[in-house]
This record gives sequence, C-alpha cells and structure tokens, in this order.
Amino acid sequence: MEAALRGAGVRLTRQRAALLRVLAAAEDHPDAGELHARARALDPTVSLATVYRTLGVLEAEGVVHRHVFEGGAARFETADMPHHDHLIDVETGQVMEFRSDRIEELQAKIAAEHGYELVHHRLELYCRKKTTA
Amino acid sequence: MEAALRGAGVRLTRQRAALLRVLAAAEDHPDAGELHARARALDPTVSLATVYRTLGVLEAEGVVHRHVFEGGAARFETADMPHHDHLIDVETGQVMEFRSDRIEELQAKIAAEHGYELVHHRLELYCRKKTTA
DNA sequence: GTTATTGCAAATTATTTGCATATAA
DNA sequence: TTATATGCAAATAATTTGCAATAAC
Repeated sequence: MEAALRGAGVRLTRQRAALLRVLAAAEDHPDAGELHARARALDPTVSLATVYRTLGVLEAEGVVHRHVFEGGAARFETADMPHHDHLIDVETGQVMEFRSDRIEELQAKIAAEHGYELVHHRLELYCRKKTTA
Repeated sequence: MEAALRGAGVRLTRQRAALLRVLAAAEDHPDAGELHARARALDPTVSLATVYRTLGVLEAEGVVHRHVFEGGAARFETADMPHHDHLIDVETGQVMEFRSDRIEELQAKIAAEHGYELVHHRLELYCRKKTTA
C-alpha cells in the first residue's frame, strides 16, 4: 500500500502510515470511525478527516475497497484478496466473503443480453443463522 | 396501495393520495425528491417530510421497495412486479430490471453452505452500453 | 524551502423528527 | 370530536471541504 501511495504521488505521512498498518492488520470490515479509533491507538494525532481523505486516495488507487452495506456507514477492506462478494449476518453485522464463478458468469451474460458490458457489480446476501429447530 | 394504508391503520390524506398516484404512474425508479416534485404537481401542499413519512409506511407494509444504489439518494418502486434485480447504466443512471432464477438458486445454496438462511439479497449490475468498436 | 497535508470546525447531503396547527374519520 | 397527519424548521449522521498551521521530501 505504501507503493500505492507513492504511485499516487502523495506523501507518506505519519498519519497515513498508521492507517496503512491498521488496514493491513484488519481481518474484518471496519468503517471509517473504527479505522480512526484503531489508527489513533498507534498515533493519537490521526484525525477522522485524514482517515477519510487517505481512504479516498487508496480507493482511487484500487488498493482498498469501499462497501456500503444496508443501513450504516461505508466499510473498508484491503484489495489483497481475489474478487469476492459478501454475506452479512443480519443479527450481528458480521461480514463473510464468498465467491461463485457461476454467478459471475451469469451476471456477464445478463449484461450482454441487455446490450451492456459489466463495469462492476454488487452482490450481498443478508442472512440469518440457520435454526436447527 | 390504498388498501395497504388502511391495513396499516393510517389515514388516507390528500397528500398521501397524491403520492400514491405518482408512485402508481412511475415507470422509472425515482428518488424522494423526484417523487416530491411529481406529487406537488398534483397537490402543492405535499411536503418532502410527508413524502418520506409515507414512503416509510408503504415500505413497512411491503408495497414499496427502497433501493440504495451507488452514490445517490434512495430510489423507490412499487412492489407490484415479481422479484427482480437491477442493472444500472453507469452513464445515464437509468435502471433496468432483470431476474435470474439460476442466480437466485445459487444464492440460497451459498447461504446454506455457510450455515445461514437467506433473508434477502441485493444484486446490482453497473454497466456501460456495449461499444460496437 | 516548497508544497502537500494536517486538524479543526463549518458545510453538505439525505433523511428524520419535534411541535403547534390542520384535518380525516 | 379527537387522534392522526401535516408543514416547517431544526436535528441527525456520514462524509467532505476551507483554511491557517505543520511537516514531508
């Protein structure tokens, strides 16, 4: 990600370094406020505005993905995993990842049938833990 | 939709009647501001607050669906069509509908594989008109 | 030494809500 | 009549931005 920042022609500040470390360590899908809290633990001078600004740069460079799930703030993840979609536990808000090549193919096919080419898509499954009732 | 309002135990006011007519006539997927503008043409006393409040009631009753597509206000449509997903033209913002039983099946299968049952999902294809280059 | 970047606070945008008044049933 | 709805304006919530001070290169 440092390389991405240099590639974007921006400076690697202390605050940005803290955010990069936080993003790299994140196993979940935190929102800006959560990232801010975590970055502050490393460097108390990091402001929320800088978190948003840096996330913007990283997103533009394609090394971070922003997801706006239902009813809430945008959540972020590093783009180090291959493409995947998300399954959200509606009770806990926990996010899991999955991918289906079959669904990807079908999406491209549907777009083509409408005379379009797929730029990107969003697939989210809102689920509840299966009850063994 | 009038029945839905009565079912919700709320009153059928002049303002709500105007909004219902606008919703029934909408062929597109307008946002609250656009619905407000259209309802005003029928009854200038309709306020944006009432549009939001009534949309809330209608959504709770399940006769109107709210969609939050990328980067913009929520858009609404009557729930008179069978379930479908959306294809959005990234150039124009135009929304088209489609459905794929195969994708629906695969989604349920994926949820099940994770030990979850699907509550609902969101599938949006952001596309660009195919260039005959 | 420049010029990008920062924190802060104020601005934005979409939506919601409190309250006194109006109105549907 | 009488409780529900209304419009308006102020309140939220997430995010963005202007600006003077600060720090990266």
